Amino acid sequence: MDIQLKRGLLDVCVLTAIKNEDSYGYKIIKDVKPYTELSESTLYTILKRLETAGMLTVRTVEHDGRLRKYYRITDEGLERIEEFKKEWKEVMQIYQFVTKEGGCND
Amino acid sequence: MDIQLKRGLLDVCVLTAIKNEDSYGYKIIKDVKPYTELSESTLYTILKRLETAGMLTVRTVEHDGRLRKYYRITDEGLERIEEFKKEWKEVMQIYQFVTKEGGCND
DNA sequence: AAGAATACTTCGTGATATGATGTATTACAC
DNA sequence: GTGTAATACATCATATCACGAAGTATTCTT
Repeated sequence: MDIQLKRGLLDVCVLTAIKNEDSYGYKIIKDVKPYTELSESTLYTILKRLETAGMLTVRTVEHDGRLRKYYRITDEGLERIEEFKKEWKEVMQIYQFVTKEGGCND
Repeated sequence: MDIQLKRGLLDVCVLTAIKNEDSYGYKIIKDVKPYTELSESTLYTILKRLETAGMLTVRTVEHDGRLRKYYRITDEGLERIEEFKKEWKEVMQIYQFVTKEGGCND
């Protein structure tokens, strides 16, 4: 998919992936894969950004001798998803502008 | 609207505004305004980019002593709009992932 | 023993929306 | 007739962000 089109989608996508159950990097990538490709470098950048923004919290857990960082969504994170849904109406209006026949001369 | 969400929408928005009738900067801004805010600096950046990409052509016309640059869409530009429509299916899948209840544990 | 899978990190790069600022003309209100 | 808004386009610096590349380290599979 076009990179620009993904922007604004990825953040909420990641938040959705941890919404109902705490999750960690590798699992998030796999959960999101059916919907959109998400590289590790991209994901960890996003996770860091969301953490800084207070939309999720992190805790480190040892699992089979390996460290895993589990991410949990916060109230701000849930709110972010709701904001996204509200903004989607505007997005759909743009989409309809683009897809309707006639363009601007009507 | 969230800036990130607009990315990937603006280019096709501008192309749509000139799709059925050649147009110029100021008019494009007014035509697109009902759907999304678009500043001059942003628009002229986009127009330059689309021109470089061969998606539109420019011609300068004198109008009341002032110069106007009229933009006309090319076949590549029309194709760009079609590509956008195709990609929209993926966007909607992401949207449904975000809005469906249940998150990842199902 | 070797390679794939798991798991996270860091760095540099390119694309891009936007505010600020500038230039220049025309239309209009007072 | 003067000032202000509207028309019209241009440029620059900045901040945000997705991504590939490369790295570290462990476990599982064959």
